[in-house]
Amino acid sequence: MPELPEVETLRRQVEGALAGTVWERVTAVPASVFRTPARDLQDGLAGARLLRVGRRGKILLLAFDGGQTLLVHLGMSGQLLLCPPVSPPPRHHHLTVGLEDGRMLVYRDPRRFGFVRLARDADLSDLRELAGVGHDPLDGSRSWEEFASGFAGRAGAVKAVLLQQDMLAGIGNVYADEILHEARVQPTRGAGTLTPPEKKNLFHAVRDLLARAVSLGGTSFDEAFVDLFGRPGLYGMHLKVYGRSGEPCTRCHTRLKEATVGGRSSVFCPHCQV
DNA sequence: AGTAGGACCTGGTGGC
DNA sequence: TGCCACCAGGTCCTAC
Repeated sequence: MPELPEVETLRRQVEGALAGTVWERVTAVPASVFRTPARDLQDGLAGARLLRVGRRGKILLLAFDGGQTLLVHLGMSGQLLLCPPVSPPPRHHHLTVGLEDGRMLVYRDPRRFGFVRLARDADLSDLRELAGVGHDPLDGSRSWEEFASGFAGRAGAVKAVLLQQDMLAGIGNVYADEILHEARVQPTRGAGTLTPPEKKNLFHAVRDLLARAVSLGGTSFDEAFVDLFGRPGLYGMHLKVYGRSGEPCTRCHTRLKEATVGGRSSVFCPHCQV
């Protein structure tokens, strides 16, 4: 569930709150989320200083001195939490980091769809986790024509294409539905059938909607996401279709429908999305 | 080649 | 009240 806006919210917070801090007392509870053995995580991170925090799609990149980078993917239930000193670690914690000032950084992921990997900077370009990450929608250097060319030859539903991380990185099920509603395109439409004006609308909807969601700290649905300080994102109250099947469309008041597209539940307006 | 669908995992929910 | 089947999601893997 954490998608680009939620991960970007965390990136800014982690960098703002923790850049320059030394990670002491690193404890890794062995779990399937670790793609680096727990012992190697502990040995590699203990005493390291966090320099900066980047993002590729939904993956956080925590760069440390000593030439190492920690990759963190939140899957659908992952959280990074900054806890006060001497508080007990929350349930389902996998990685806990004692900081210099006594606070504790916790990575937890109840459903374990996320992953954590520690890599040498020199090896980053070879990692399979990063190989399939495409263009970042918030990077303004791309024209709508370049965006549109990515749809050429794609035979699947337009929503399935939006979810493919190798083309456009960071969009998940929630924002895909919201973007398609804003662009007035049905999720089941074949990607190759979109007209140039529709692709232009979609391009702007992707950028505008994700930027708005970032500015509100992302979306917290069923409390699946909270930020570094345990607070929910505020974009949830602006959702137009996700989680609203059967309710009236905010634009034309037609009852919203639900369908399965690309194996994912999808909500859309059968009237004003064509 | 490109697409579709299942597996992974577990908390929450709805039905009996 | 208690139990169980089922659903949600992102990504990887396998099957067409």
